[in-house]
Amino acid sequence: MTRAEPTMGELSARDHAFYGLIWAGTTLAAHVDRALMRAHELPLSWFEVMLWLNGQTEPVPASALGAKTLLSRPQVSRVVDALQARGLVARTPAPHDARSVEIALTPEGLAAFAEANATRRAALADVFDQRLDDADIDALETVWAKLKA
Amino acid sequence: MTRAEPTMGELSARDHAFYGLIWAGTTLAAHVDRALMRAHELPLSWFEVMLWLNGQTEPVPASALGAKTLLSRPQVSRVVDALQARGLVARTPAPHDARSVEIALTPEGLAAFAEANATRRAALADVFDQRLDDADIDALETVWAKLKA
DNA sequence: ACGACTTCTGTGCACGCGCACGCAACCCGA
DNA sequence: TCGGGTTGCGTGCGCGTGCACAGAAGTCGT
Repeated sequence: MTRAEPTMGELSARDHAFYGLIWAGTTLAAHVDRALMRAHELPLSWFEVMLWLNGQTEPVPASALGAKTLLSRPQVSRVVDALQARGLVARTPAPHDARSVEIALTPEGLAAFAEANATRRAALADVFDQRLDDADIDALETVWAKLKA
Repeated sequence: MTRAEPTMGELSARDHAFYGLIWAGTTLAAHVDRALMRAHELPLSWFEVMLWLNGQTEPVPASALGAKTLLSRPQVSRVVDALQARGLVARTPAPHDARSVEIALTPEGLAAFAEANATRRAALADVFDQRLDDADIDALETVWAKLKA
């Protein structure tokens, strides 16, 4: 029973947008992470690695995941360790570079990702579909594209 | 020198929006956090507490911060410890409830917040102003408002 | 007035994560 | 060929954070 209801002081529209982005991002991440954990004992960080591995036809060097993912390169190493321990990904030495390691989803990993992705879509639908229309989705995509540059 | 450039597999617009939100949120948070750390040795989590305290005229119970903030209640306790150690906030027992604690910015805390908020705005301008127009800002605000409900 | 249930706060514990570092392997100029 | 610089990967370490819990204090029914 909170007595006083704090509200942010007078802030500009840009300030609201900044805080809203961080709030929405972390809240969504937590929501999806819990859903994945409950359904498959699968942290969101593991899922993200599998997500990037999914679209690929050829194996991917670990450095590429470190660059594209939100995770740091060391963390990629540990996540791959865990996924490998569960047989979801395979580490293979790179053909012409003995220090590099190529990573690819195993068939089991591909199946696990398909299931996990389904639960992610479901968890996302709970929050997105009922509240955001196509215009909002488009706006989000364009904002993301502009920020990436 | 990454050889293979991984790209996400074919995903729907909603999937892109989901990933984009999380990416933008964490990236922005990291950017601002670094700026605050460099300039004032002030983590973003501390700043957020001060942000909520700023607009308030009356002291705020700790539970209210735990509810409104992205931090958990235990973490609020620790952050307030740190801020109190620097003399930026003051803990005072609540008038008619001995278990509750009311928190308020000290004059030093108010000044520190003003400076920190300025550097935040500057760090944000580096990323926002040059890339996003007013329509994008408005879109972000409406999306945030819809998701909060 | 007294006991059981709720509410508010702060702490032990474990986990995820990034930074700094070490090591192995490649590259390139002498 | 060989030595210095660079790149890629994995590990020790410390920090921030959330969960589960304990303790104090308020509330309400009897």
